[in-house]
Amino acid sequence: MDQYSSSLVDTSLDLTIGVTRMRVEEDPPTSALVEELKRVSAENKKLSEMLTLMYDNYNVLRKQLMEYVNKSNITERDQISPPKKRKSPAREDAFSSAVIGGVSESSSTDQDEYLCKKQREETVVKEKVSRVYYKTEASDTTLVVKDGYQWRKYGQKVTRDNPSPRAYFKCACAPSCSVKKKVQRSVEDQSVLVATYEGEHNHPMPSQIDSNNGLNRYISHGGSASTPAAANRRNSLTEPVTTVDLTESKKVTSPTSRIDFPEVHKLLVEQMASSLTNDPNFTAALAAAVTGKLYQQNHTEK
DNA sequence: CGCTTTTGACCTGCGC
DNA sequence: GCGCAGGTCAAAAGCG
Repeated sequence: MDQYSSSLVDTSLDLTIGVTRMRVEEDPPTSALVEELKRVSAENKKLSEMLTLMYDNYNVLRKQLMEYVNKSNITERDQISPPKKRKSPAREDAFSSAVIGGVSESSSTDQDEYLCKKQREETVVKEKVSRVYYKTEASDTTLVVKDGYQWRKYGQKVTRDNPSPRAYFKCACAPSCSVKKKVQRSVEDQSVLVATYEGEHNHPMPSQIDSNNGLNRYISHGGSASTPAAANRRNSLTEPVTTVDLTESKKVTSPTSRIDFPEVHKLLVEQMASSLTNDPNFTAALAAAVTGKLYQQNHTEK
């Protein structure tokens, strides 16, 4: 596949050679030693296959991420927002219009006052809007999403385009936090909850343990697809939505507890560490996580 | 008893 | 200006 896959092969070869060299330098091998060698070789081969499999999955996910980033960059510049029945454009596309800097979009002097007002609103509203899909049990009728934050429900409404009620939540972790969340079941798949987050939390997550608690999670940003399947379908047309199904990783059976050779373990860790650190997206995510952790520690110490 | 959830009323913005 | 639909408020109900 690429450099990583080839290096994995090298890993297994190096280990085999190391063992063989031991065999040559020592006294005539006993049958136990030969058996040990066979066992180690077999295990080494097995580990190599596991590593290759893991890396294939990693590359698939990486490729999906790169495609998503590329599409987001393109659509943020070029996307013409589809006609929506309601809402002003400033609010409707606050995220992307903030990137564009909507001032130059209109040159009408008659509307200067109106536009200035809109722009002021825009800077206040300039909130990050993200959409997260949560796979739940079909029998689960609640609109509760365990995302690690505490939410206070302040309203529920049945909307026109979806028979399922939409629940409105405000962040209850901090009084100053104005993040809102809308949760509604997907029209096409009732087992999928669509959570729309508006704004960004100005406080650390109160519970990182409960996040992703037993839920299969789909992630997308800035789009308006209603289900992962619909997102993928629409994605090919107009919408910049990419879904990531993290349940796919469950197919990889790589119990690290079974890796009992320190060299292999070390090499595995080094391989994964180097490949991950070479990925700028991972580096950014790691930096964000570390920053958040430090921030949390500082607050608990006070 | 206090907190959370529910739910009908009200507000606001947009299209006609 | 009116009607519609989404969003918010706040009193009532529910719950531990």
